[in-house]
Amino acid sequence: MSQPQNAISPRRDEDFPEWYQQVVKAADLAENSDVRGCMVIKPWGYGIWEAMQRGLDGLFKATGHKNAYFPLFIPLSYMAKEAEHVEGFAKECAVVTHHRLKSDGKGGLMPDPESQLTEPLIVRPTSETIIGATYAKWVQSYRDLPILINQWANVVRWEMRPRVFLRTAEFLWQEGHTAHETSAEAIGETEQMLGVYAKFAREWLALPVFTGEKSAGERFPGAVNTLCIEAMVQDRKAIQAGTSHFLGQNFAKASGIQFVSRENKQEHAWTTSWGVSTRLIGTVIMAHGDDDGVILPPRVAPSQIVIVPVAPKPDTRDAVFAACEALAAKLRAQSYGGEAIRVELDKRDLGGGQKSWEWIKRGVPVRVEIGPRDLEKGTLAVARRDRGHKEKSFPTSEEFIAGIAATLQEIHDALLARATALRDAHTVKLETKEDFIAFFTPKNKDKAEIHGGFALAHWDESAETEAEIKEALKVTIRCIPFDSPVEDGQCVWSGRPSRRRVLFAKSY
RNA sequence: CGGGGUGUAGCUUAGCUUGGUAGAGCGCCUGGUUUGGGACCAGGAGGUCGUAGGUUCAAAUCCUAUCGCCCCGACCA
Repeated sequence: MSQPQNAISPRRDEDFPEWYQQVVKAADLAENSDVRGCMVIKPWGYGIWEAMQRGLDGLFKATGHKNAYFPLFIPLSYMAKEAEHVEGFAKECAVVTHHRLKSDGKGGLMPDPESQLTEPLIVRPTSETIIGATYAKWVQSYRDLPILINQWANVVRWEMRPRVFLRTAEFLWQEGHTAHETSAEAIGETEQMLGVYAKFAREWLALPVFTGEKSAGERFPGAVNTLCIEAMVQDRKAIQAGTSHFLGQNFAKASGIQFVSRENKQEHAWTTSWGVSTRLIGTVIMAHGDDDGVILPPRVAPSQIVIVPVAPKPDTRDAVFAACEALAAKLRAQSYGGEAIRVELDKRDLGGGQKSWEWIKRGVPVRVEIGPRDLEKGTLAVARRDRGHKEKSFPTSEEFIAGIAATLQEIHDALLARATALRDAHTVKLETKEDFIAFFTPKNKDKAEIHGGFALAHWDESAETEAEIKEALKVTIRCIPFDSPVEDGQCVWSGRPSRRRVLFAKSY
């Protein structure tokens, strides 16, 4: 009874990073494991990932891609084939050096020195090299191209500062790897897949994103060009939600992907790679969550509707449960977003308030309560997660079922509108260095506070300026937006001439 | 890898300065009353105090070593 007003403490405006961790815990999404930097994804969190996988996989298939699977281990020498790639990943690779254990004589185990591998294996941080080596064997002729393959996999990057879903040593993702006959075709593929990601962000995750290309300094190691989608979360920082790389012929040359062209000449293929990860779950939490926990966009909610029976007395319990089962069955026969509606019936013997709060914290889009009084009146008590937790409507069962798909779409639209409003309110055009510095400097130095946002400002295209800004303000160029028009201006930092605005922000 | 901090029950922690049988809250289990917005009462289980050594009649407490974790840096497609 002496509970605070909000389910999550601290609130977002008090301490956003701590709020995030508390939400992950309260929503039962994931927890830190005994393995450093590695998380356990719990059923509710994994359910979100499964829904994301279904959505993305459908979009990949619709654009002509097929799934395959490549090895977790990569021979050390493969990594060395592409110089920039080595530079980018060498410092965070897990390395396998032995294949057998033996007793250490003290009750423990140790790698058997006799079993040392002649060539160490690294655990994949990304699979360009192993897939490139494989494609080299598959491709002989221009007739073997394009290769359009995706894999769902886990990867390992030994990060120094892990954070659940946002940056973990091991994470789940998909990586698409394609090989093409021409540069233009590969560039088209890179752009197409970025478009798929932007569509997915908007239509599944209710996230508006900026699309654009990375500056040279922020590019994927080994890429000719890196395209990205950037989302704003509620502390106004940017998060890279997906990337699509045009790799030119760099990896084809490193891996020997060669083919005989239509002109009967030996040529190297043009390759791309593109990926999104479980980081998307963290992005959704931070973009849509409130001080009561997660708010899930309906299309990625493991359960879209939860029915909570209110059955205090044994004599009405059977009737209430029967009504709940009947409603659940009818709802499951409905569909939303091309899938059967997902309904959970919470029959646990717990207080109604406790159950309701659990589902609020987990972010279920729609909650339905059915009790003896509803049976008498033929109505339901319905609450939406995008509205206040006390706000309920009381439709009849028929009305509710008939309108459920529209209701879920309304919730999606409301989340998208809210996220768009937040992003637009904190995306500003800046002209002067003073304004730029002020925008990215918290008012109160002693206490962390939410500040800044996205700044569209002119940049002189020099790596020096980019580095200076990063050093001074921890602000980076998130992308050069596709829709940024060519216009004359002066670099917000150096004052030198500039041709277009780029997107600056602090990032995760 | 540098600087600082910290390890006591599933979780949060008190006790450590000044050595003397390990305490609480939450959670969990049982029974009862409850359940329409985070319940209450009664009872119960659960700890070789991170690990190894040392000092001492006696160590959670003092000393040494070691391991883990957290924060700040560095690093981070």
